[in-house]
Amino acid sequence: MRHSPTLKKIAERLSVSISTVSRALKNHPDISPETGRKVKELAELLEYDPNPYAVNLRTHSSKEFAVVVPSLSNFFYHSFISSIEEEARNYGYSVIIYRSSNDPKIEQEILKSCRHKRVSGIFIAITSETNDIESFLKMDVHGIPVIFFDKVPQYESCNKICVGDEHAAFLAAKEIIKKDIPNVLGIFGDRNMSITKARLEKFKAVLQQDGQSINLKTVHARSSAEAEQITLSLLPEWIGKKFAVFCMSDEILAGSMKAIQRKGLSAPVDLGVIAISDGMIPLLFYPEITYAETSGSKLGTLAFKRMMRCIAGSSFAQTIIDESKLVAGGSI
Amino acid sequence: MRHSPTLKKIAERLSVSISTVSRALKNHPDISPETGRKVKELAELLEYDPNPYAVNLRTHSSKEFAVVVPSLSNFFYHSFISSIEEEARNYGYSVIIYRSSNDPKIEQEILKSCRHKRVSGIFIAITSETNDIESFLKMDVHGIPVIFFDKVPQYESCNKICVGDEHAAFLAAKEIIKKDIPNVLGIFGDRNMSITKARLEKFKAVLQQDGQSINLKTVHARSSAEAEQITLSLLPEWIGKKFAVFCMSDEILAGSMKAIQRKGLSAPVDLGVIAISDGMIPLLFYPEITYAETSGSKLGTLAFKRMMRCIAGSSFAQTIIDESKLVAGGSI
DNA sequence: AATGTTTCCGCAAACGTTTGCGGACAGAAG
DNA sequence: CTTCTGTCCGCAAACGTTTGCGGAAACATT
Repeated sequence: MRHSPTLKKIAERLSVSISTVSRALKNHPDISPETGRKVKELAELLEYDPNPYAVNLRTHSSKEFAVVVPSLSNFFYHSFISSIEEEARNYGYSVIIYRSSNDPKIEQEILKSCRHKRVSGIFIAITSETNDIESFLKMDVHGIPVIFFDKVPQYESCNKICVGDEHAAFLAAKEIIKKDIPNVLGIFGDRNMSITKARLEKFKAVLQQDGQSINLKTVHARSSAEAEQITLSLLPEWIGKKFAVFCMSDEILAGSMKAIQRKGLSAPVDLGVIAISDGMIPLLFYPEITYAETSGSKLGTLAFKRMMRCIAGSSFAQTIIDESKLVAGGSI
Repeated sequence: MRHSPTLKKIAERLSVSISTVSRALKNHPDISPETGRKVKELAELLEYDPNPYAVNLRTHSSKEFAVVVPSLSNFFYHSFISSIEEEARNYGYSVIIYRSSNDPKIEQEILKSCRHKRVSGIFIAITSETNDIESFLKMDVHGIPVIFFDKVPQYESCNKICVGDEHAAFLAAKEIIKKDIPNVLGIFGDRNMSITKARLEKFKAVLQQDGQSINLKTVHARSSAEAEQITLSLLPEWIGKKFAVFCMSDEILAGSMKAIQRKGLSAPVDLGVIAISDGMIPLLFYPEITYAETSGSKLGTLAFKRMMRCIAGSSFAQTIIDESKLVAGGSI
């Protein structure tokens, strides 16, 4: 159980005071170049690194961000986290990742832990059952900025970074119109989710406005399995017609694709397939599925910029919405 | 920027000393029941929580574990982390997740950060390019136990928890023999990875021993895309024969399935498909792919148990290998 | 009454940093 | 020779805990 080098040890070996060492290490103007050099050399040699606990105790600032997500098995969050990490590294911050398991109670515990640790900031995708927005707002009182992303609360006066649900739905609908497909089966998620509403409404609106003659049927599924069942039961009535299936999310897409394979159909000849996706699942099939991308990494850089603003003192809340882009596979 | 309650504040309001409060809060026998009650009541009221930085500075112990993985977009790691978290919670530990991005340099930085934070223990799946095992062993000097899992170093004298590569390969091979399939295309990963060697050798051995008449061809792919290419180029010569494709991992499976779909083939009629997998990808297809499961959650509980032993003082290194189980889809 | 034993509590040091303040010394200006 | 302005550095307090030690009071024993 060896001991890490401390300011004290360096000071003793150099016969200077602790404060001198401390200052030398951060290039304080009070320190002569000569002393500065010597200190930094020894520190390098000894592999000195400040004890973060002591620093925090003293300064009340931990150079670390927390990212809180409901689940890790999600390509979108993964790419979001990646970009946050990369940016953070450049600014000398580290990031720790928390997983709420979509449980508001665990989410609260994590929040408490963040408070005690005095993290410099929190990026959070809230639980689908989170309704106590109160505790998040309280973080501000403690001087900890909170940036919501992806799954954000309804409450207006907070910082939110969201994917452009409307825009993604718009792109998908436009693509369908462009391909001149007369019949569309739209499979959406849980009716209660705001994300579902946004995507559904826009999708419907575009199709009705720009493609008047298009026949659209929409259904809702709350899970991958349910999406599979629904698709399976609906598919027979469409076979033979020229039609496309639109899947609102990766989860839905996974289920629907299973049904489509099961029926022995294959895109783009028997039907068209198009989705809104984070970009992982569509690549697993041949042809790859055409999708409107909700980019986690782009959202990440946007969120990070906003965070840095908050830390710099900008207190006014803002909602940023990221645009989507269409990635053409060969499925439609 | 409000202030958290401290021992001092409680002490002042109760006109006792700080030490009395500290001891009362942890039921020290020196404290009278009367005083203890009062202190605990006020602490509850004020929502007191010890400042973890001060505690650590004093005691040199943080009740938190670190889990380090190359990537988060991996169902196996995901389930591993879940089970570690669940166990940890029961013991009053929290866990922080680090992501090395499969970069040994970042891995080193993470390790350093863990050292400074004096985490109570580290669970790590090393980078595929990690060869400097030295720094991991040094953690022991600092009193931080390290448990390797999944991707483990060759070095013997350390704690390793691995999936049963041999056993999984064995199960897959046995299944092929049982189904009486005469021709097998085995697609494996990078030749240099120990995991590849273990799976390849066992797979080959079982097939040769128990299924003498089986014709086995093995190839190697270093990525999903490469697996797709190889499969694509090889498939024509097998069509018509009764054969099966064995994929060593999820990554390979993803690539191969794309090629198979591209050729318009479908399991189990045109060919058989079987894999070693963490259980996510196989469920995306219809029929679901039959696979030998490498269970992250089981590995997690095993790793955690080992960790608790280490913390309790057991210093002797041990390698634990988890057995696999066959999950039948309908692909073979 | 003197001594021993409990019970309960406070003092103070320590963990490793940061930082305001003041002091020693040098050279410059008068 | 005094005074002044820098330059460079050290003292000491503070952050919030934990814990060994010692001490006061109360009570029990000779």
